[in-house]
Amino acid sequence: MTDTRTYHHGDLRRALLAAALEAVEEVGPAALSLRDLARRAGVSHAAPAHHFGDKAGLLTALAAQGFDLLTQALTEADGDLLEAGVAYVDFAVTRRAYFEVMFRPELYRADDAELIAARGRAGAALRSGVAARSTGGAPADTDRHALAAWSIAHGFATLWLAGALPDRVGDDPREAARAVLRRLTT
Amino acid sequence: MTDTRTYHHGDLRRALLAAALEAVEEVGPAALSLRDLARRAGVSHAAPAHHFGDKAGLLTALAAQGFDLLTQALTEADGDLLEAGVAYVDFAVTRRAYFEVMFRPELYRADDAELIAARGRAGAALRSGVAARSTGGAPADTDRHALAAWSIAHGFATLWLAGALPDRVGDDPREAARAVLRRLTT
DNA sequence: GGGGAAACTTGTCAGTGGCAAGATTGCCCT
DNA sequence: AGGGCAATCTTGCCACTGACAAGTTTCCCC
Repeated sequence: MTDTRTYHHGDLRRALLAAALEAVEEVGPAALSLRDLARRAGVSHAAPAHHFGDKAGLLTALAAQGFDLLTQALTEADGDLLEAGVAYVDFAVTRRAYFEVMFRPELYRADDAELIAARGRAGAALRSGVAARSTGGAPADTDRHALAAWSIAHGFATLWLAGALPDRVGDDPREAARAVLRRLTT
Repeated sequence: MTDTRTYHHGDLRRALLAAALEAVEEVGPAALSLRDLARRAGVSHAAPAHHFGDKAGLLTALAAQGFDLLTQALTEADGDLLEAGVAYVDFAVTRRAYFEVMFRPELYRADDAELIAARGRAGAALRSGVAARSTGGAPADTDRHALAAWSIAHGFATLWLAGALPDRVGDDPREAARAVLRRLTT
């Protein structure tokens, strides 16, 4: 990478997060090993603790970053509820490592301020997508509709990642998601 | 329990599965420790290996048992799609340990024959609930509807378990699920 | 350039999964 | 009845992990 042999590495925090992303995709978030990350980054086994405290700290940072990336993906599909749902599923599949950590709060510090803020932003982006579409109706109705939309997108994404869906849904998550999500939005 | 001091314990396999259920509810499926289960059952640390081979083997047995229990819960609500969805969410919440293992295939042997059979039975129960309701339409349409129903129920259950839902949904999962699922079924 | 703080290393400890080898017990067969 | 066999369970071990403590190197700012 930057290849500069600064012997403080210079960019360890970022390197560890990048290594963590790879590792999570390979073995899942639970089997992640700090020592393995250290090896991947070429530092000693105790180096990660300096930047993240412990494993939960590292996953907290990863989850927060993930929520911000999700916010970005959702806002890009703004105005179209169906496309927002597709974007949600697409995010889960293409950035699987982030997604798998984000919704496993027992692995990180769910009370971390930065994480809560990032999660809040993602929630707002999600709700704004629904509100933009539901022209009329009581706010409580919009809420329930948002919950239903979130549930169906999240459920489809989760089942897809778990490999629980039958083969006949195909191998294009976006297309398959669209067919399912249409059931709710129309 | 049976209290008989048979010095082959007599019922270790069942005792270990019961201990595993408790442990999973306390610390989650990933943090489960075979040695801890052995301690809970009052046997040596290597005893579990004899019945399940390794950790994945134990979780495979647990997942298979879980799919059968889910099948049972779904068939009890047969004929009513909405109630089947509510039963699905209820199962996830009240038998959380089973549910959390079942949909984390990286933790067990997804190619185990008994497990595949049990999962197949659950899938059939799920689809029959949808087929019973959709009076007309092409089979592919029924399939897609089943997928949508499964997704919304699974998504709601997963979000509930992850503690990701806002407080305002209340603390009764059945009632909250009904309000959300109605969005799809009507 | 000197001093202090941050970044990183080395060393250690308890806990875990898995394997191998041995001990104990139930069970079947003659 | 009892001999032997297989299943069950134990003890002992090794490699690995997360976390902590103490030491070393490097950077940065005055």
